Amino acid sequence: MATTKISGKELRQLGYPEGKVIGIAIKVLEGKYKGKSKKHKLELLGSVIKAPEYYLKHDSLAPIAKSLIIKTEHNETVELNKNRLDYHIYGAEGIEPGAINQMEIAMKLPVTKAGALMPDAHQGYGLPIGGVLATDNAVIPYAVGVDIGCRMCMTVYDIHPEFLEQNSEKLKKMLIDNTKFGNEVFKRPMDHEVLERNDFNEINILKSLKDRAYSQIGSSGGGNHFVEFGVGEITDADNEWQLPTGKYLAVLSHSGSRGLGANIARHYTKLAMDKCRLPKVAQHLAWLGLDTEDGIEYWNAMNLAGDYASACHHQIHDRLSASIGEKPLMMVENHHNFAWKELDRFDNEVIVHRKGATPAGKGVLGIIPGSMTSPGFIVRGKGLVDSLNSASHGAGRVMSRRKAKETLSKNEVDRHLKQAGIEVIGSGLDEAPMVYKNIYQVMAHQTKLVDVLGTFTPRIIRMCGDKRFGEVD
DNA sequence: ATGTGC
Repeated sequence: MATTKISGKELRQLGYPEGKVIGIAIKVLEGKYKGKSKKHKLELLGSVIKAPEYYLKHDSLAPIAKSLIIKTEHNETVELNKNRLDYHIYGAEGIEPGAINQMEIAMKLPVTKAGALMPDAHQGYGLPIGGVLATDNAVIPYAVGVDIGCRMCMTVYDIHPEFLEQNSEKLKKMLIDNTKFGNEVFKRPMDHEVLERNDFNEINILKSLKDRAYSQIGSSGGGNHFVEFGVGEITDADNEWQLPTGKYLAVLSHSGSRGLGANIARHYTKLAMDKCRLPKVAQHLAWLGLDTEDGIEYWNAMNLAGDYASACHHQIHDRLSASIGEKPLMMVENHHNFAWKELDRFDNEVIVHRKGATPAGKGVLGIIPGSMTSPGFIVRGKGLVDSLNSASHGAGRVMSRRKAKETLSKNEVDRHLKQAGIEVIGSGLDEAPMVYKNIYQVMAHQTKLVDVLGTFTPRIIRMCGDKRFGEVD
């Protein structure tokens, strides 16, 4: 059914600036002009933004006009530096120009100290996905990303991978019973200490998010998130867990901080963009000073969302472990959308944002997933300073979600998956293997950044169905 | 990424 509702996106297209005015405009239009045609509403909004001063005393539209004018008065623009700082790009030939352009802009921020671009990079909001940015005493919500604490977690069992073939139906059912995707949640969510954290009472925005955090804990969400059974192979005899090299039954999960992190990101991004007005090309890179109340609040909320995301993974693996009836031999995990306080090459403290990048400090363990039909890699960081102690967070997309849905055929993708011997519950064409770069090429671009200890090859995958957001399987 | 909003 066609809707007459005005969206934030349409307002931005009309030139409405990011911030409160968009909310005010939607409220006014959907209140006083409810039921009017979309065309009529858009014409009104277009007139108001062209000459807000004429609408200051208008019966209904004055709040929009006022908000637009205040906006302009407070428009103290922070200038970008004329020259950008240098930074390393890994695998530049495989990275789209838009992503590199975004990184160049980030390297001109007055708070930027260093940066690096990973081989799986592609365009995002503000900082590209695969971008790493070190700043001085400032945190950029959009350089962390909207899914704060999005992360990987893998467990390995003392079970031969033959088990996968002998029990594939049982394992499928295990995934269906023990994981939740889309807007499905567990009827009886497990408790976790992260839900008892004081931040939920001390930070205003978190008070309203606690209930949903409670109900969503242990769930996986949508998009590229997954939980899968597969073959874990340990190839490095000198591995941290002293596991014999060889193949094991393994579980790999990818998900983040659900509604909690999304709402924290939304709130503080808006706040940053309101307070830190940058030229349009850089507007999404607005920062909050870590010596300000807002900045400290974001930092604490971000850390809470990170711990929450971690708790979700642990519950996913705990449930599956209970279902399998064995404790895992090892667990390896890492954030790839987050910011940390770290030391730079001069031993000064900097804020390192990794937006779709795996921490790869010396000896730091992580997982870099491939695609449904290609392996992920268990890695140990080499601590290369030029990479800002980072590596890619996956293969990286080569095809947009929209293009995938328009150009790929379900039959073709299904055939490809079948040939590879992969079983998939849920998912959609936008997550098909061919939308991702070749993971072997991506890994080849980062041999200086990480050592490989082993691999994970997917076999039974569960993701969110793509019929419509929230509809599962 | 996310009850696609404000």
